[in-house]
Amino acid sequence: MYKISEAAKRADLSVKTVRYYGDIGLVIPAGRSKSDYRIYMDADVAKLSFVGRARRYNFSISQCRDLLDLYEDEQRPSAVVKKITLEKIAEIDCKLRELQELRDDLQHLAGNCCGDARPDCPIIDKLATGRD
Amino acid sequence: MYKISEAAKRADLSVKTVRYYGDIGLVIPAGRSKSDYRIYMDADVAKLSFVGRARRYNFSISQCRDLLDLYEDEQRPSAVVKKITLEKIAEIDCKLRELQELRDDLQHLAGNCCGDARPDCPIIDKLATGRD
DNA sequence: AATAAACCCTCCTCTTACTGGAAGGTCAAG
DNA sequence: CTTGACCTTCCAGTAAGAGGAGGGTTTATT
Repeated sequence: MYKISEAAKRADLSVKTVRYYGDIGLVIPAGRSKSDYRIYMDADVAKLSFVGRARRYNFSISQCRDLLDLYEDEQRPSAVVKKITLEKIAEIDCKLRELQELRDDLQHLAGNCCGDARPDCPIIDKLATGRD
Repeated sequence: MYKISEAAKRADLSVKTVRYYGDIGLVIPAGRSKSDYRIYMDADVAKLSFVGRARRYNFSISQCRDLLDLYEDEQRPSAVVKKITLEKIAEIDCKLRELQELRDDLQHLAGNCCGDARPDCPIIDKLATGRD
């Protein structure tokens, strides 16, 4: 039985975040003390850690909710979990391609800019006209 | 002299976005008609397009503000523009590395998950314990 | 001239996933 | 008995708009 700051520390989350997860019904504390303090049990801390890791893996809160349901369902088919994971990978791949393209474009622009005291700037020109 | 929807079309932005850019003082319309419609001149449309391109290059509104100042300053040293661009590239690189790492981790997990009807799931296990 | 469609306006709420802060209650130590 | 470290709720703000309500204007067509 932990109060919020101890639970947060064990789950490697901030107190604010833990409180927030309770508010949105993601990880609800097991109970309240007589002075209305949130009380977390080990199982709650485990869920908080679980969500923390999933968040670090870039899963959204909504996806964490799904994963948490699967985590709690002893009968879940692993296929469902795998599917969610593959979708997330595809999502990340998409973002990666997008960023890579941006990076290359910017790199190209920066490479053409002499970067000295003169006002002449191909980067600004590109932004202004859309043409190199 | 264009009304907002024409200006938005020419700048390839939504009307909402153009209005928003006015609200936050990024691109303020040249004036208002007698019936209080926003009036944009060609120079305003050029600025809107400029910002639109910069946004597509992943620059934040605040960075767009800086770039727009440079765009309007005929005396700007190209070095300043280049510096901002290189910083943005570094920022994107950082994001790329982060996403790549996530992707690889998820890929590894998915590869170890048989993805069938059995409840056995290394992905959930990893999220639950932090260990493979 | 009347009307309908297409614009335009302002203001309000919603989104994501929290973070920060104010005002106030609780608990253990000195 | 007070100090400090907790805890509580509630409110505001973040980025960059999107969506919509309610109401005025313009333009084209009848």
